Amino acid sequence: MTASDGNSSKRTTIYDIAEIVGTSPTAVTSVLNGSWKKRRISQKLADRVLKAAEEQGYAVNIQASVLRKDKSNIVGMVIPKYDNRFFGAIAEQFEEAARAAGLFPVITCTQRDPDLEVAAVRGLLSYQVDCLVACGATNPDRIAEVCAANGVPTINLDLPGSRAPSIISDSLMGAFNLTNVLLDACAQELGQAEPLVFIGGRLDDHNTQERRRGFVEAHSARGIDVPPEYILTPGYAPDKARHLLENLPFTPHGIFVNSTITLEGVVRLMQSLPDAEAASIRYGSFDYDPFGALLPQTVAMVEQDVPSLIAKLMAQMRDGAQTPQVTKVPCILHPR
Amino acid sequence: MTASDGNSSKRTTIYDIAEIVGTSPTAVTSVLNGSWKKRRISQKLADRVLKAAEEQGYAVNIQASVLRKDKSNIVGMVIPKYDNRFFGAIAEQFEEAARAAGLFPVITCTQRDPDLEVAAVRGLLSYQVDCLVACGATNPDRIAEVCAANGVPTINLDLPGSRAPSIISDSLMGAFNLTNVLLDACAQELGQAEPLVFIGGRLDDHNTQERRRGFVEAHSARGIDVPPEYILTPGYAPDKARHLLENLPFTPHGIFVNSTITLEGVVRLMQSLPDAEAASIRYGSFDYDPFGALLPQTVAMVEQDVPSLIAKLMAQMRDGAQTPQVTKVPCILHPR
DNA sequence: ATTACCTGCTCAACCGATGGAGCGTGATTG
DNA sequence: CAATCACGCTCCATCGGTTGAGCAGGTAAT
Repeated sequence: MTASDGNSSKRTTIYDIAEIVGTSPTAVTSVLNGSWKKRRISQKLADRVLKAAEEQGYAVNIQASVLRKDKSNIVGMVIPKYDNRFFGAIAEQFEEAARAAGLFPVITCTQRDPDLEVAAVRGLLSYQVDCLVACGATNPDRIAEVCAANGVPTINLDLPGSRAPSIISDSLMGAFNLTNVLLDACAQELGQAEPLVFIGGRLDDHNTQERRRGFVEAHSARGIDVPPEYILTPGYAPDKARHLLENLPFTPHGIFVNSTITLEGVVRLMQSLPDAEAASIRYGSFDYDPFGALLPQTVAMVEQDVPSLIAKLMAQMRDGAQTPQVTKVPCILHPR
Repeated sequence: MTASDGNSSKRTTIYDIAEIVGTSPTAVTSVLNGSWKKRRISQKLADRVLKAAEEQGYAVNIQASVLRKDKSNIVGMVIPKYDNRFFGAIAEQFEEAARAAGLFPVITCTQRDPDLEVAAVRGLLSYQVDCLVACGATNPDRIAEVCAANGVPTINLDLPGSRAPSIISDSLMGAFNLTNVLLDACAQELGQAEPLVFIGGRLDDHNTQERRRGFVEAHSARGIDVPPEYILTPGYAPDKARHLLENLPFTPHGIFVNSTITLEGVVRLMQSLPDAEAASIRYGSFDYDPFGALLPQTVAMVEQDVPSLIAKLMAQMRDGAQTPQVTKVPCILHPR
C-alpha cells in the first residue's frame, strides 16, 4: 500500500500512471479503455500500464471520458417508488440488464410527483444519458418532450405514452383472467353468481382503466352486468379502500383488489369481520406479494412479468426506434 | 418550439446561450449556477440569460461541471437488493434526503455478491462521488479500502465495518424485546416455558450474531437455557428454513424468525400443518412486512427505523469524520 | 489632476480522457 | 540506394463549465 500513499488526497489520473510507467497519457488511456491494439501499443507496455493502474487503484474519471465522447453509455430511469415489490424488481432487473449490456444505469425515484418527475428527468439529462426510461410516469408525454428537446430518446415502461414507444403489461387480459378465477371460486365455493367488487386505483390511470375493462368483460362473458356502484376507484390508500368497503349498501362476496397496497386495507377489514362472514368472502389482487398470496381468503394474484418487461425494454433500447407503438406483455396468474 | 428546432440533435451549451444573448460564456455560467452576484453580473443580463436558457431547454452538462470542480456533490450507495421492503425503503429515503441536502444520489444494487460489490464501488468512484455509503455490504472494509485509495470517505449502513463509521440498527435490543414478547405469548396463551427456536440468517453475519445474543439473553433473564439445536442459521432461503423446522427432533412452540424472507418458509410450513398443531405455535420476525404482520399466528414484528437510520447517516455525512465508531439506532417493535 | 475604487463584464487556463494526425526507427521492396 | 511501409509511440486539440485574473469605463475622494 506504500505505493498509493502519495495520492491519498488526490485521485489517480492517466497522467500519474503515465509518469510512473514512463510513457504518454495517450498510451495509458488506450491500454485502459481497450483501444490499444488499434493504436499499436506493445503488449509489454500494456502490461506495465495495467500493473501500475492496479497498484494505484485507478478508476477512470467518467466525467472526463463522457465529456469527450459523444456517447455516454449512461441510461436513466425515473420510477415512482422502490419500496414496493413491483417497482423494486423493475429497478433491480433493469440495473442488471443495463450493466450486462455495458451500460451505466442511473435510477431516480420520483414519489409519483409530476414536478419531481420532470426535475429528475432534467437531472438525468445533465448526466448526458443516452436514453431515458420513464417507468410508471404520471406524465410520460411531458417527459418525452423535455428529452426530445435535448435529442434524447425515451421509452415508457408500465404506463404508456403517445410520444415514445411503450412497454406495458397486458392489464386487460390479466384482469380478465383474475376476474374469471374469482367468479369461479365464488360460484363453486359459495354458490354465488353476484358481480365482484372492484376496489382500488384511479380511473385517470391507464392501468386501472384497462383492468376495469377486463373486469367488466369477464362479467359480460357470463351474462353478468356490473352496476357502477360495484366499481370503487378511490386511489390506492389502504384505509380509503377499507372505509369504502365497510360502508357498502350490500355485502360483497368476491373482491377484485387493484394493487397490493390496497390489499392491505382489504385484509385489515377481513380481520375485523366475524369468522363466518369472512369465510363467505373471496378476493384476489392485481400485483403479487408473497405474503399476500399466503393469506387465508386469497384466491389468486396476478403478477406482472418483470423479466419479460425488462427484456422487451432492452430490445427496444437496442432497436432505438422512436415510433410510439405499444408493446404488451402478458401477466402471470398465480392461483391459490 | 421553433427556437429549439435548430439544436434538436445537439445539446444546448453555455456557448450557444452566450451567442444568443450576446454575452460571454462566463456570464452565462455564473448566472446559471448562482455565482453571478459575486461576479457582479447585472440583473438585466441575468434575466436575459435565464430567459434564453429556459427557451432552449438548457440542462447543465454535469460531466463538464464536475470535471472542473473539486466537489462533485454526487453521493453513491451500494445496496444488496431493492426488492425487499427494508432495502427499498433505505434506497428511497436516502435518495430523498440526499436530494434535499443538494446532493445527487446514485444507487447501485449488488445482489449480495462481494465481487460485484467492489466492481460497483469502482464504478461509483468513476463518477467522482464525494462520499460512498456501503449498505448491507458483505465486505465493508474492502470497500473502505478501495475508497480510501481514492481519497473518498465511506460510511457503513446496516452492517458495521472497522475502517469507517457505521450506522446500524440495535439488533441486540430489538431481538431481546422480540424474544420477550414471544416468550410472554407462549407462557400466557400456551402455558409453555420452553425455549424458542431461532431460525434464519448466517452466523458470520454481524446482525445475526447480535440477534442471537439478544435472543439468548432474554431467555437467560428468565432462567431458560437455550440448547444449541434450538438455534438454526442456514441462511435466509425460505425452503431451507422450512425443511430444517420440519425435521426437528422436537416440536417448537415459539419461533423467532430472523428475516421476512425466512418468514415465507415458516408461513408455508404453518399452512401445511393441521389446524390444531398450527394453533399451538407462535412466531415473530425480525424485519417488518405489512402482510406478514397480518398473518394469523404472528405475535410481533420488529421494524428497523429507516428514517432514523437515514437521518443519522446524513448527519455523519455532514460531519465528515472518518473515525470508525458505531452508531446504533433502536428498532421499533410492532406487537400483534 | 491624480489616485483609488467600484461596477460590469471578458479572457484564458484548467479539469481528465480521447483520438486523429504525425514522427522516428528499422525492415522490406524495386 | 532511395522509396515505401509497418511499428510503436507521442502531440495536441477537444469536450463544456468554472474561476482567478484582469480590463474598460465611470464616480468619488484627495
